Amino acid sequence: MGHGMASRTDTKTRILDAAEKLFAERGFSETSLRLITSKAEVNLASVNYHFGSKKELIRAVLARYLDVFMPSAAAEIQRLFKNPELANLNEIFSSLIKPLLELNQVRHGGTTIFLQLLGRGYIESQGHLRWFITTHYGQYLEAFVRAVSASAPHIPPAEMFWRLHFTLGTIVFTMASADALNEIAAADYGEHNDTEAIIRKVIPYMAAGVSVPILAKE
Amino acid sequence: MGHGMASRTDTKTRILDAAEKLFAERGFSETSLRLITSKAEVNLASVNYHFGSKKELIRAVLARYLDVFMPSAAAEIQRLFKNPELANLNEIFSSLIKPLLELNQVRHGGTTIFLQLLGRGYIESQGHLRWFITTHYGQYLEAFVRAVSASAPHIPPAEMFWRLHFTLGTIVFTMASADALNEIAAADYGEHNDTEAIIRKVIPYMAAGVSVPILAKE
DNA sequence: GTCTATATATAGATAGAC
DNA sequence: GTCTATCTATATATAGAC
Repeated sequence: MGHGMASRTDTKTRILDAAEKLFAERGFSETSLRLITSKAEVNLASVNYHFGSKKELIRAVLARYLDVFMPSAAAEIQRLFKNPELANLNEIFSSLIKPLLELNQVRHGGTTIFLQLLGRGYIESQGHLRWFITTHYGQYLEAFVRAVSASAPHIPPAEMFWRLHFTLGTIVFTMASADALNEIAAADYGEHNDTEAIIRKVIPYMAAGVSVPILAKE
Repeated sequence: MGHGMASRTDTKTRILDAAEKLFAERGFSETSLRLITSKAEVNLASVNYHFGSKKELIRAVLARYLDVFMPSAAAEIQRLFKNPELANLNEIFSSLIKPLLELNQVRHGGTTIFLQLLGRGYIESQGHLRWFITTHYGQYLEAFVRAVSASAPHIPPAEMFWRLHFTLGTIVFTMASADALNEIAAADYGEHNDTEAIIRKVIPYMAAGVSVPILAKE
């Protein structure tokens, strides 16, 4: 940006890198600016200089992932629907695997961090992150909902609304607990799953749940 | 308790009643003792006198529900398996509806509060509530896992471990977001769902996901 | 058991020198 | 842009009178 030094990462980037890791692990309110700046090895005041407030830092952290993931996911969905035969739900959900795993190339552990941040954002913040996501990325979300609805036409829109939030809860909670669950699975069953393996386990579960026929009233 | 007055609820109970509501709505760390004691109309210092610390208050709030719910749920499961024919997954999950809704008789809105607290407990606290629950109520959890496994014998134990945690995530995230989701559903679809309606929506989703056959590797 | 007053810690944010 | 020092608010927790 006009200076000749590149021996150390940008302060702004250092803050984002440290913040996203801590936010994903501990949650937003449990992570202080002091902890972030000490991990990032930058001055406390620099957060306010670069981002204005903690709230805006949180949004910046999320935006850095959403700006990569959303267009990539939308492209995959679109590519899937170029094909004349209707995609099934497993295929639609599976088409998100590539965009999700690409986040691991953007940053180490990016996939897990992103999904954890998403979960924290929906649960922890009293609506302001939900608002931020739906207003800034609403077009992508709508396209995804349309694709899912088209491949499960027997589910009415209101029911689909609930089921898609069920899937959000499923994936987000799973990733938030992934480390703990992996430890237990290794100890009890000798299994060693990476993020991709867990995602591939959860997709059939979600696809089956979303498309299950609605029961007649008893 | 040796005094003749009963014109007003026990201070300890007033604290628990106010705390559980605020914890469920806002989360643990977003709820200060000052807010709790002012809603409960008791003195700030009384929390420490009666519970020792905020952390112990949180456990007391959860225990008051778990002590009612867990034995009741276990009895329902046992009753279901007295019947010779094998129960299906929908029946097993549905057998939890009665114990859950009974919590509404214990306290107004008890079912929602309990499920929200459970969700907050698993997501927000860094493992110490998870530990509290599994060590104090582990026998009930194991009985439930055995019942589910028996009715889905085509799912190996390691896979069932993952799927039951998927269901935990599904229900827990849904309830933690229930108020926000209900608002959206009301605005967008004119739906007004109470807690029971949401529970009845989520059960087929979870049952389908848990029992879906494992796909052959592609 | 309940109160006031306060100790103690930590949070986010900012002013102003460099 | 980065630093030190500090403001202001709020948190949990406790000491000690009643």
